[in-house]
Amino acid sequence: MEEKKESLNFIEQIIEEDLASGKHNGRVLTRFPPEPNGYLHIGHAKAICINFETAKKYGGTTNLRFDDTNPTTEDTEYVDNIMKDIRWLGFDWNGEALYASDYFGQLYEYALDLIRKGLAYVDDSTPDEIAAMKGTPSEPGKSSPFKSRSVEENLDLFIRMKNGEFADGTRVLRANVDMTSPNMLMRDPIIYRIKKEHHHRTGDEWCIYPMYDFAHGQSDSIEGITHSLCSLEFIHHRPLYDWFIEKLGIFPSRQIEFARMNVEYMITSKRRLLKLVNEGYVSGWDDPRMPTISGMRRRGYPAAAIRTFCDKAGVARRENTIEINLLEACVRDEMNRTSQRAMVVLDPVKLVITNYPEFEIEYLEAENNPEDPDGGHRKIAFGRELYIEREDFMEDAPPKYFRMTPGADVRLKHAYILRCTGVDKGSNGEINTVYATYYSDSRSGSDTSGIKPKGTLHWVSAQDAMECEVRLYDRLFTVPDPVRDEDTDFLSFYNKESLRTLSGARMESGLQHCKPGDQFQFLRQGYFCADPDSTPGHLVFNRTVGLKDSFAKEVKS
RNA sequence: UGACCCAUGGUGUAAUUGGCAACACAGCAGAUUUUGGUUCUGUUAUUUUAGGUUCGAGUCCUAAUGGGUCAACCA
Repeated sequence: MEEKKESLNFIEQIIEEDLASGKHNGRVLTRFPPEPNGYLHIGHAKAICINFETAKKYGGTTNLRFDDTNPTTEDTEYVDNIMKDIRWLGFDWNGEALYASDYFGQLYEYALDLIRKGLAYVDDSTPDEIAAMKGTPSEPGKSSPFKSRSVEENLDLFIRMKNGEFADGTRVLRANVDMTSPNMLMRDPIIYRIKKEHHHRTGDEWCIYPMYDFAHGQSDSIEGITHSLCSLEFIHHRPLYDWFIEKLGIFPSRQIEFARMNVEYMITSKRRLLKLVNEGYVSGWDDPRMPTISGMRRRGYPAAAIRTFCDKAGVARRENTIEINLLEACVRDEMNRTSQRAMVVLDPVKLVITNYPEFEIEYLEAENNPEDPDGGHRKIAFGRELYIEREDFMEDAPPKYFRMTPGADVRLKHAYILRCTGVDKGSNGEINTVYATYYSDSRSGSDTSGIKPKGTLHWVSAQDAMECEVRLYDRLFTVPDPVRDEDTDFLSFYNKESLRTLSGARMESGLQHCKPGDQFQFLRQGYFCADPDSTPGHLVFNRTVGLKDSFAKEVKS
């Protein structure tokens, strides 16, 4: 094998340097730390891939840790969905899922330690006062009058905070760092607050809860996380992250920040996604148009395609917006290899083959997947009356139209070559029936006709085919970046045609036994998957993504 | 009027760490094709600017410009 010069992303470079220097004895442990207060989306998928795949590459593992330090917003309901989504994406964490709340006791001890070292104090100021004393990014803050309390008084007050002697919001514990720091986060950040609320795991055991900065890094440290990979927005937290580790003298996890991934036509703001759901722009968090993992799953995006997409998007530290067509290319590439072919006519028009025996039915052999030699074959019914796609007939066709048009030859996939002989139109000009004759010696597999038509159409037997519902999904927004302008409501870019429902589609009858989640390529149409809304008598298919269509492109120009 | 991060084809990411700027997707042109799909071939297009160090700079230094981030008892 040729020696391949594999290029490393900057995180891998750091890890390889650590490996080379013998840091942590070559151990690599990462973590994925979701807050259980919402659904995972494409941005999380990226973070999941980076954390799990990076660790795996270096023989390490990844912890799943729920960052559940705010009882007001968090709930067990989200925990289960998050675990389901991560597993579906194809990743498995180290042992049981972990929780920051498991460390509340230890975190409390750390706080006591800081107080004893004179590095934390109880502040009785109101939230407004604390905010006012914080200063601004360009002006230094001012010290709280409570900053100089004695260790004994701080200890006493903090223990009483913990014992529930004070009302919510009346006191906080702050780290004693530097009110003049240009980094706002170093200006004596609040590390504990009083919240007499029920926690989804610890119940009513605690009435004080640590803030993110006093929970995340310490949790990393407790678990022995070697590389704590997070997005760029936490970069200003790193000095604090390191400060706590140093002052507490605990295991030195290292925080490394990467740029989060943005994708055209997708938004990831929890607030905005919630608005789409609550105001009925989509059917729910798993609407196939949503950028949530559950939405993409229902849409039919294969997990492997999402993983490939995240890999191909790369990892760096600059702002980025990935083109949606990269995602679609990954989805097509995966589904082309894996999905069974089927013939479904989305917008049917009747076709009668006038020289074909009236009551005859032939069963023709069709390959299930030309990309898969072991994919096998199936039989499909053929007869005198068929349905073809309405847009596959044109009475007055331009020269490069290779489909059904009077006087022209065209191949029916897996079947015969036809010559279009005429058309029957209603009074309004609508096409009712297309007429053709067939060449009996042109049957697929035993074609001796010598005719080479330019076009091949998909079709279904009028007698054998069954009705189904097809949902055509398109981008949720009319512009690639609907949130670029703060002054314009992103909903003004909502794509009203992002869902088109077709109720009269006709599918080859073999499809009737498919189960929700089954994926197909509908010949010449695109990739589809059976939706959970399907019932035995009424199948519903979602269009995952269309086929590349160079004809449509040509027509447009 | 502060601090921090970032700047390479249309998009994204590389460049063996100072030595001929490449890969993927997109685009364009062609070949193949019983899916206007797939596959294959070819092709267009790239280092923000100005200085400096150096035999040599995408890479190092300085500045400018542009973009991003930071003032929740959220994470």
